Amino acid sequence: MAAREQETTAPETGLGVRQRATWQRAAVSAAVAGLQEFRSAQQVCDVLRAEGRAIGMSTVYRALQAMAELKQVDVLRGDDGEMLYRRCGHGHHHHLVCRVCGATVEVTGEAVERWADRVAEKHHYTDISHSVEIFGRCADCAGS
Amino acid sequence: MAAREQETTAPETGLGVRQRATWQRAAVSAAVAGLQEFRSAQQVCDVLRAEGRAIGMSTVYRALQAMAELKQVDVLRGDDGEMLYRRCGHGHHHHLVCRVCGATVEVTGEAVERWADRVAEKHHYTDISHSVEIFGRCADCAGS
DNA sequence: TTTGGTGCAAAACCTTTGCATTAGG
DNA sequence: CCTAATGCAAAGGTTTTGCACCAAA
Repeated sequence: MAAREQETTAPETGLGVRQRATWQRAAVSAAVAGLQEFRSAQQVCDVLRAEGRAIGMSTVYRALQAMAELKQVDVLRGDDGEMLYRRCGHGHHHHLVCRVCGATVEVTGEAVERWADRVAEKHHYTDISHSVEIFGRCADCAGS
Repeated sequence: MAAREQETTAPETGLGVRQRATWQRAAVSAAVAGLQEFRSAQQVCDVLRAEGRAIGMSTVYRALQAMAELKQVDVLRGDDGEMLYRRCGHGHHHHLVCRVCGATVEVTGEAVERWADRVAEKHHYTDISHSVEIFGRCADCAGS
């Protein structure tokens, strides 16, 4: 929760200057890059292990955390409270998630951002963040 | 997650027909009724115990769960994933929550509702619901 | 009496951390 | 070499569950 002491990040590589490149980080990064849906750390770990890459849970968690801090992945809290990760689009956005199959559309909403800021300001709240997710049933899952 | 086999609810009392009235449920209900902020099950439990009512955590959890199902309380997931409860306001609304002290303001946002509907429609998602919460630091907690 | 409720402790989960070991630079 | 990164296991925290006992109806 506390702000990192020093953000020594090299934007081009996405790696912190003092960070080392390991195959584990690359593997997690690759796994996430291919994601179309939000997946848990556990699932990411399972996928990698299924591919034969023996990797520890803690490493996966640490890698995902790092990527989240570098804004390379989106983090979402599922209904059951577990953290879900997905490759990140550019800029600030929200999600339209199919509650049946998990298919996700990234959406932006100027209007919402402004509304949130306005509401917060009106009530003298500072240091604002907001979570906006829309859940529904996508066209493919309409019939189920 | 599965739908209840039979919703045998008596609206006037808010108690299911086959549910028994215990002082524990009443206590939890009373505690929540007085809440202005979102509180965790743990906190609700602490309050009751401080009042001298020795009550078990599981009972508090079960009572809150039941109340949530009957829509007598709002349930929210904090940033850290823990469940937070608060008495329920009337009608559809969202929350502006202080992440330090939990002080909550209920807010409505026509703009957001319409935006969500529009976005969903555009991507052919149906059966829409959305979760919109704004977190920040309230005026009283601004300095911490 | 019947049967849902309670409460304890244990289990189930998810996530983080401590620490010895490995390996990137 | 130096030290960040790894991986295991253990700790932490929240929520759920099994089960014997209690009490509302």
